[in-house]
Amino acid sequence: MPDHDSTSLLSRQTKRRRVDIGVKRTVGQASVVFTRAKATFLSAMNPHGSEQDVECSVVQHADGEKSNVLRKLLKRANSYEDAVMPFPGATIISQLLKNNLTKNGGSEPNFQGSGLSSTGSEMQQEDACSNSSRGSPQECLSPFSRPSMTQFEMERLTDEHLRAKRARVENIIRGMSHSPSVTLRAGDNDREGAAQPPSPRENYRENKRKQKLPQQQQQSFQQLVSARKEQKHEERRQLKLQLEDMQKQLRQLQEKFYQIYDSTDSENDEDGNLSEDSMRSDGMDNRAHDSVPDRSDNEMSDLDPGHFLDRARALIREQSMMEGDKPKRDGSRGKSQGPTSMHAEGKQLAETLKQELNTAMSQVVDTVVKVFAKPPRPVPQVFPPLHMESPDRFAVNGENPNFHTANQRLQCFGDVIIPNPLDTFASMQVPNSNDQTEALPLVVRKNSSDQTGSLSTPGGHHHHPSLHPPPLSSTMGFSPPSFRHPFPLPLMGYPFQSPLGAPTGPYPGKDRSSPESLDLSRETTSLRTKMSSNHLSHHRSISPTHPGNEGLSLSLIKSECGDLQDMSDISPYSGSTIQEGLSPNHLKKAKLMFFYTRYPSSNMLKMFFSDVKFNRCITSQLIKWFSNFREFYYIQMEKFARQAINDGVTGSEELSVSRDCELFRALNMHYNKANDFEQVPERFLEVAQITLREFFNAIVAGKDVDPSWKKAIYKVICKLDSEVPEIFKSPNCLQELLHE
DNA sequence: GTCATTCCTG
DNA sequence: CAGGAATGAC
Repeated sequence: MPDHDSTSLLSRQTKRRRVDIGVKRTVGQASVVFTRAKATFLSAMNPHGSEQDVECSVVQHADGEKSNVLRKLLKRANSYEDAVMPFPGATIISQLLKNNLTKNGGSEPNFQGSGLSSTGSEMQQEDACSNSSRGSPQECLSPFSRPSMTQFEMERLTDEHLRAKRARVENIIRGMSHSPSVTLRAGDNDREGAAQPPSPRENYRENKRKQKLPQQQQQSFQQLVSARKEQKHEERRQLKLQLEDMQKQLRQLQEKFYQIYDSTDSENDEDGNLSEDSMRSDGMDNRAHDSVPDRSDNEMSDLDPGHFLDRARALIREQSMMEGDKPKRDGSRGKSQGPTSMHAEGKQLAETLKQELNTAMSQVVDTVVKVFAKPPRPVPQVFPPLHMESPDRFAVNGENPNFHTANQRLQCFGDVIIPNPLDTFASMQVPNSNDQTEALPLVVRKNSSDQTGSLSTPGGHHHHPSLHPPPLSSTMGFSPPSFRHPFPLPLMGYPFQSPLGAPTGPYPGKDRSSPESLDLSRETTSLRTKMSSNHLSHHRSISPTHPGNEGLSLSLIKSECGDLQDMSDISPYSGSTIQEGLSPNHLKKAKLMFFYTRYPSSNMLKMFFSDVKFNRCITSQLIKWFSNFREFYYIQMEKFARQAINDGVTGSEELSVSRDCELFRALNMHYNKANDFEQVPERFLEVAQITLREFFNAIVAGKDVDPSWKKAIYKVICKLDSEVPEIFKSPNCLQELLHE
């Protein structure tokens, strides 16, 4: 048997030889004749994404001055200080807990002292607001049933603690030892005061116990002390957990309130023509002042749990009454149905929002951590570094919360944000879109993750990401599906699929959560496009392109696209807002299409990627993709053919390609990595088998000595394309293909 | 010249 | 997967 060592033969060709000699470059078009009937133009897509039906948005408002107490609470609950503030403070919950803590002997003095004993009332306010939202809102219980349950829980826990503790202490005392810090204050229900050092009475008790200590047992006493220390640690842990739980609950309570405010306000919005922010804030303030006319913001510091809950209930009642009294201006609207439905609705909304926020937050945090962990790539010109954790930035002193209003965010985010989808669509319909020489995309390759860092740095430096995701989505009126990605833009490295093409969002749940999708995104988020100057104009009105990104972009522009008149138009951000570039989903789609066609013509590609604005670069890229697909395909074929030969296969008839054979698995892994496309056509297997046999026969026949021996095979294979299902013409085909 | 394609490289 | 060179067809 001749030497068919695959590696040597595969890597042999030092000299480049064309194997496509004689293969007309119209082979693709020819294949169209074979494979496709006259195609209908699907240029008229459903351009309108889903309606902007986000009514209940969790927005922070900038109207600080007249804000009522509750609003401040709620606002701050979402603020960034959540993340940066030192752990425990004087939350309302911690006030609730105070009792418990003191009963437990103030096992962590600092804990209490950090907030409650703080002399500055501002500090207390701040803590009360910021720390209350630290917990992650996992469970969603009615905030109104929660507090009582909370108290009950606390009492129960306290009792358990005390019983256990008493038992231990008594045991110890009975033996010989004691713990200097353990106190017995079972009956102590005092609520006054904040951090209380152990009372003299306790010290006295302890001293008394100490005196009982037999001197011979000093050593074992030491051991016991350490044991007690561990117990204390355990107790502390439990207390912390408890506290966190409380904070969670309080946060839920706050969110609930916010929901209620929001839903009523959004009703107002529907009727009125005021902007969200102004409307909401005005209505909110009026109402709040009506209900709590005499309580100023500064009184927050002495708002104890009881007051808080009372006020909460009062507010809810008031809301309900207002709902009931409100004349039904619009009978068809089924929203003003009274407190119960509103309650349930709000609950559900809160639930949904919380889930969204949770996901969003964690993702954003992960991303940001990743991003900031990497040294920013040196760019010719960057914004001066801002200290994002600068205390004053987030200092809360009443009126102005530390973040920007939605509009501010819009402005500051500049290119990073998604422009108004309608604008985007409008720009896509610009008639001169066939002016290809101007509308050249920027195909940027993401070589390494540090590029991600540099991309996101500008945005990240100016705004802490945690400030953005929910407000960004909600204030901009994205439909919930689009909202799926909390930080859909460059920071996440996702080119945003157009609202036109994918109203349901580029990353549906399954896609997003599956490792494959993450992988895919990571691998292929390199696609960035540049918008033509025509289309960029209105983006530029929002914000000039980031100078810092220009160097980055320029260095990565494909040379072919170098005939741009104005390089300053290049923005890696704006390009991702519209289908002027190919997204990872497009790549995925192309790969799936490969199961049907190996040699798609450019016309074909245009039809099947109708949601992409085609130009030279896009076309080339798509063609290149398929070229790469073929490359991989043929390499696999050759490899397996040689392998078969080496394995002693004598006739090509012995070769077959089935769904569970190794060859197919390799191919499937490449084109359908997550295996979420379960409809790999039988025809593909046939073609693969034919290809394999062709390779096998050619190699066996020794044709591979001819540098262009593959040409014949290519000629055969290019005729075997089959028709790509119509569904692939739909921009949403991925969702439809992968989720049914 | 432009384009499509393959091959090679990173 | 993209960039780039080589190649041949148009």
